[in-house]
Amino acid sequence: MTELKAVTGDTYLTLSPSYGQSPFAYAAVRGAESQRTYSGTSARDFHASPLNKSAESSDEQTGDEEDSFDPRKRSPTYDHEGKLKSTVGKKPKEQRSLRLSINARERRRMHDLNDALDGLRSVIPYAHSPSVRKLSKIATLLLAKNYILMQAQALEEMRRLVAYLNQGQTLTTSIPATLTPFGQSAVYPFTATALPTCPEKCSAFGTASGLCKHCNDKP
DNA sequence: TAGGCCATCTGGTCCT
DNA sequence: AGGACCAGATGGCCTA
Repeated sequence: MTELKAVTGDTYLTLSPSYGQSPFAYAAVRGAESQRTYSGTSARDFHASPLNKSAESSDEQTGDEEDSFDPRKRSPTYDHEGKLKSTVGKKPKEQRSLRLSINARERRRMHDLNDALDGLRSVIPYAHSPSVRKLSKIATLLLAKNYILMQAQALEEMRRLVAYLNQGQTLTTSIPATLTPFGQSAVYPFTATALPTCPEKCSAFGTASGLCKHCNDKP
Protein backbone atom coordinates (compact mmCIF):
# COMPACT_ATOMS: atom_id res chain seq x y z
CA MET A 1 0.00 0.00 0.00
CA THR A 2 1.30 3.33 -0.94
CA GLU A 3 1.07 5.59 2.02
CA LEU A 4 0.23 9.19 1.99
CA LYS A 5 1.85 10.76 4.99
CA ALA A 6 1.31 14.28 6.02
CA VAL A 7 3.96 16.62 7.27
CA THR A 8 3.36 15.26 10.72
CA GLY A 9 4.16 11.76 9.63
CA ASP A 10 1.03 10.44 11.27
CA THR A 11 0.06 7.05 10.05
CA TYR A 12 -3.55 8.07 10.07
CA LEU A 13 -2.92 10.38 7.22
CA THR A 14 -2.85 7.68 4.66
CA LEU A 15 -4.92 7.00 1.61
CA SER A 16 -5.95 3.86 -0.09
CA PRO A 17 -3.66 2.53 -2.83
CA SER A 18 -5.63 4.09 -5.61
CA TYR A 19 -5.10 7.57 -4.32
CA GLY A 20 -2.06 7.21 -2.16
CA GLN A 21 0.40 8.29 -4.74
CA SER A 22 -1.17 11.62 -5.30
CA PRO A 23 -0.34 14.52 -3.06
CA PHE A 24 3.07 14.09 -1.60
CA ALA A 25 4.56 12.39 -4.56
CA TYR A 26 3.59 15.37 -6.63
CA ALA A 27 6.75 17.34 -6.84
CA ALA A 28 5.99 18.78 -10.17
CA VAL A 29 4.01 21.87 -10.73
CA ARG A 30 0.86 20.67 -12.28
CA GLY A 31 -0.86 23.85 -13.14
CA ALA A 32 -4.15 22.34 -12.11
CA GLU A 33 -5.45 25.73 -11.13
CA SER A 34 -5.31 26.76 -14.71
CA GLN A 35 -7.84 24.07 -15.47
CA ARG A 36 -10.37 25.83 -13.32
CA THR A 37 -11.27 28.64 -15.56
CA TYR A 38 -14.48 29.75 -13.84
CA SER A 39 -15.15 31.66 -16.94
CA GLY A 40 -18.61 32.58 -15.86
CA THR A 41 -20.70 31.63 -18.80
CA SER A 42 -18.94 28.83 -20.50
CA ALA A 43 -18.09 29.13 -24.12
CA ARG A 44 -19.63 25.73 -24.48
CA ASP A 45 -22.96 27.28 -23.91
CA PHE A 46 -22.69 29.21 -27.08
CA HIS A 47 -20.48 27.14 -29.33
CA ALA A 48 -21.25 23.90 -31.00
CA SER A 49 -18.84 21.74 -29.05
CA PRO A 50 -19.30 18.00 -29.28
CA LEU A 51 -21.16 18.22 -26.01
CA ASN A 52 -23.53 20.78 -27.29
CA LYS A 53 -23.96 18.72 -30.36
CA SER A 54 -25.44 16.06 -28.17
CA ALA A 55 -27.42 18.68 -26.35
CA GLU A 56 -28.86 19.99 -29.52
CA SER A 57 -29.44 16.55 -30.84
CA SER A 58 -31.44 15.88 -27.73
CA ASP A 59 -33.64 18.73 -28.74
CA GLU A 60 -33.95 17.43 -32.22
CA GLN A 61 -33.87 13.74 -31.37
CA THR A 62 -33.02 12.54 -34.81
CA GLY A 63 -32.10 9.21 -33.36
CA ASP A 64 -29.02 8.91 -35.51
CA GLU A 65 -26.67 9.32 -32.54
CA GLU A 66 -28.68 7.23 -30.12
CA ASP A 67 -27.50 3.77 -31.07
CA SER A 68 -27.34 2.23 -27.63
CA PHE A 69 -29.76 4.38 -25.82
CA ASP A 70 -33.33 5.35 -26.42
CA PRO A 71 -34.60 8.06 -24.04
CA ARG A 72 -38.15 7.19 -24.92
CA LYS A 73 -37.69 3.86 -23.17
CA ARG A 74 -35.94 5.32 -20.16
CA SER A 75 -38.48 7.43 -18.43
CA PRO A 76 -42.11 8.42 -18.51
CA THR A 77 -41.03 12.03 -18.31
CA TYR A 78 -40.44 11.83 -22.03
CA ASP A 79 -43.38 12.18 -24.32
CA HIS A 80 -44.17 9.86 -27.20
CA GLU A 81 -41.74 11.72 -29.42
CA GLY A 82 -38.90 11.33 -27.00
CA LYS A 83 -38.80 14.95 -26.01
CA LEU A 84 -38.28 15.98 -22.44
CA LYS A 85 -41.72 16.67 -21.04
CA SER A 86 -40.57 19.65 -19.00
CA THR A 87 -39.71 21.45 -22.21
CA VAL A 88 -42.58 20.15 -24.29
CA GLY A 89 -44.80 22.94 -25.44
CA LYS A 90 -42.08 25.51 -25.22
CA LYS A 91 -40.51 27.20 -28.16
CA PRO A 92 -37.02 26.02 -29.09
CA LYS A 93 -35.67 29.38 -28.04
CA GLU A 94 -37.31 29.01 -24.63
CA GLN A 95 -36.05 25.46 -24.34
CA ARG A 96 -32.54 26.64 -25.04
CA SER A 97 -32.87 29.49 -22.60
CA LEU A 98 -34.13 27.17 -19.90
CA ARG A 99 -31.29 24.77 -20.58
CA LEU A 100 -28.72 27.52 -20.33
CA SER A 101 -30.07 28.72 -17.01
CA ILE A 102 -30.05 25.17 -15.66
CA ASN A 103 -26.49 24.75 -16.86
CA ALA A 104 -25.44 28.00 -15.22
CA ARG A 105 -27.04 26.97 -11.96
CA GLU A 106 -25.29 23.63 -12.01
CA ARG A 107 -22.00 25.33 -12.79
CA ARG A 108 -22.45 27.65 -9.85
CA ARG A 109 -23.28 24.73 -7.62
CA MET A 110 -20.13 22.91 -8.64
CA HIS A 111 -18.05 26.03 -8.09
CA ASP A 112 -19.47 26.31 -4.57
CA LEU A 113 -18.60 22.69 -4.00
CA ASN A 114 -15.06 23.30 -5.21
CA ASP A 115 -14.74 26.35 -2.99
CA ALA A 116 -15.73 24.23 -0.03
CA LEU A 117 -13.15 21.65 -1.02
CA ASP A 118 -10.54 24.38 -1.20
CA GLY A 119 -11.51 25.41 2.29
CA LEU A 120 -11.08 21.85 3.44
CA ARG A 121 -7.67 21.61 1.78
CA SER A 122 -6.56 24.73 3.59
CA VAL A 123 -7.09 23.22 7.02
CA ILE A 124 -5.76 19.72 6.60
CA PRO A 125 -2.05 19.18 7.07
CA TYR A 126 -0.22 18.61 3.88
CA ALA A 127 2.41 20.56 2.05
CA HIS A 128 0.68 23.74 0.94
CA SER A 129 3.42 24.78 -1.36
CA PRO A 130 2.95 26.21 -4.81
CA SER A 131 5.44 23.68 -6.04
CA VAL A 132 3.34 20.82 -4.71
CA ARG A 133 0.43 19.57 -6.65
CA LYS A 134 -2.97 20.32 -5.24
CA LEU A 135 -4.79 17.47 -3.56
CA SER A 136 -7.37 15.84 -5.74
CA LYS A 137 -10.96 15.90 -4.61
CA ILE A 138 -11.03 12.29 -3.52
CA ALA A 139 -7.65 12.59 -1.82
CA THR A 140 -8.85 15.67 0.02
CA LEU A 141 -11.89 13.87 1.36
CA LEU A 142 -9.99 10.76 2.38
CA LEU A 143 -7.20 12.74 3.98
CA ALA A 144 -9.70 14.88 5.86
CA LYS A 145 -11.48 11.81 7.14
CA ASN A 146 -8.24 10.26 8.33
CA TYR A 147 -7.18 13.53 9.90
CA ILE A 148 -10.41 13.69 11.88
CA LEU A 149 -9.89 10.12 13.05
CA MET A 150 -6.36 10.93 14.04
CA GLN A 151 -7.43 13.98 16.00
CA ALA A 152 -10.10 11.98 17.77
CA GLN A 153 -7.60 9.35 18.76
CA ALA A 154 -5.10 11.95 19.90
CA LEU A 155 -7.77 13.51 22.06
CA GLU A 156 -8.66 10.16 23.52
CA GLU A 157 -5.03 9.38 24.30
CA MET A 158 -4.60 12.76 25.88
CA ARG A 159 -7.56 12.11 28.11
CA ARG A 160 -6.12 8.81 29.16
CA LEU A 161 -2.79 10.42 29.83
CA VAL A 162 -4.46 13.03 31.97
CA ALA A 163 -6.27 10.34 33.91
CA TYR A 164 -3.13 8.33 34.30
CA LEU A 165 -1.14 11.27 35.56
CA ASN A 166 -3.92 12.25 37.87
CA GLN A 167 -4.06 8.74 39.24
CA GLY A 168 -0.31 8.63 39.70
CA GLN A 169 -0.42 11.61 41.98
CA THR A 170 -2.84 10.07 44.40
CA LEU A 171 -1.55 6.52 44.29
CA THR A 172 1.90 5.76 45.57
CA THR A 173 1.77 2.13 44.60
CA SER A 174 3.49 0.97 41.47
CA ILE A 175 1.55 0.42 38.31
CA PRO A 176 0.41 -3.15 37.78
CA ALA A 177 2.07 -4.82 34.86
CA THR A 178 -1.30 -5.41 33.25
CA LEU A 179 -2.15 -1.76 33.35
CA THR A 180 -0.67 0.14 30.49
CA PRO A 181 -0.30 3.87 30.86
CA PHE A 182 -3.32 4.28 28.61
CA GLY A 183 -5.23 1.32 29.96
CA GLN A 184 -8.97 1.17 30.30
CA SER A 185 -8.83 1.34 34.05
CA ALA A 186 -7.65 4.89 33.94
CA VAL A 187 -10.47 7.25 34.67
CA TYR A 188 -10.67 10.68 33.17
CA PRO A 189 -11.27 12.95 36.14
CA PHE A 190 -13.01 15.69 34.24
CA THR A 191 -16.42 15.38 32.71
CA ALA A 192 -17.17 16.69 29.31
CA THR A 193 -19.90 18.90 30.67
CA ALA A 194 -17.74 20.49 33.31
CA LEU A 195 -14.35 20.94 31.82
CA PRO A 196 -11.86 22.41 34.24
CA THR A 197 -10.04 25.58 33.65
CA CYS A 198 -6.40 25.34 32.86
CA PRO A 199 -5.21 26.34 36.32
CA GLU A 200 -7.24 23.47 37.74
CA LYS A 201 -5.64 21.04 35.38
CA CYS A 202 -2.22 22.41 35.95
CA SER A 203 -2.53 22.15 39.69
CA ALA A 204 -3.60 18.57 39.28
CA PHE A 205 -0.52 17.75 37.28
CA GLY A 206 1.94 19.84 39.15
CA THR A 207 4.01 22.51 37.50
CA ALA A 208 6.43 20.02 36.04
CA SER A 209 3.83 18.40 33.86
CA GLY A 210 4.64 20.55 30.89
CA LEU A 211 1.06 20.41 29.68
CA CYS A 212 0.72 24.11 30.17
CA LYS A 213 2.92 24.74 27.21
CA HIS A 214 -0.28 24.52 25.19
CA CYS A 215 -2.26 27.03 27.08
CA ASN A 216 -1.89 30.63 28.03
CA ASP A 217 -2.86 30.18 31.63
CA LYS A 218 -0.13 30.30 34.20
CA PRO A 219 -0.38 27.43 36.61
C1' DT B 1 -0.08 6.95 -25.32
C1' DA B 2 -2.78 5.46 -21.38
C1' DG B 3 -4.63 6.82 -17.27
C1' DG B 4 -5.98 10.26 -13.78
C1' DC B 5 -8.38 14.30 -12.80
C1' DC B 6 -11.30 17.84 -13.88
C1' DA B 7 -15.15 20.98 -15.79
C1' DT B 8 -19.21 20.98 -18.05
C1' DC B 9 -23.53 19.44 -19.95
C1' DT B 10 -27.46 16.74 -19.39
C1' DG B 11 -31.56 14.26 -17.78
C1' DG B 12 -33.76 12.10 -13.72
C1' DT B 13 -35.51 12.50 -9.14
C1' DC B 14 -36.88 14.68 -5.03
C1' DC B 15 -38.34 18.61 -2.43
C1' DT B 16 -40.54 23.10 -1.53
C1' DA C 1 -43.10 24.94 -11.54
C1' DG C 2 -38.64 25.68 -10.25
C1' DG C 3 -34.52 24.65 -7.73
C1' DA C 4 -31.22 21.38 -5.58
C1' DC C 5 -28.91 17.28 -5.90
C1' DC C 6 -27.10 13.43 -8.27
C1' DA C 7 -24.87 10.43 -11.65
C1' DG C 8 -23.54 9.43 -16.42
C1' DA C 9 -21.24 11.03 -20.52
C1' DT C 10 -17.83 13.60 -22.81
C1' DG C 11 -13.75 16.04 -23.94
C1' DG C 12 -9.56 18.62 -22.41
C1' DC C 13 -5.29 18.89 -19.86
C1' DC C 14 -1.46 16.86 -17.59
C1' DT C 15 1.83 13.31 -16.12
C1' DA C 16 4.31 8.94 -16.06
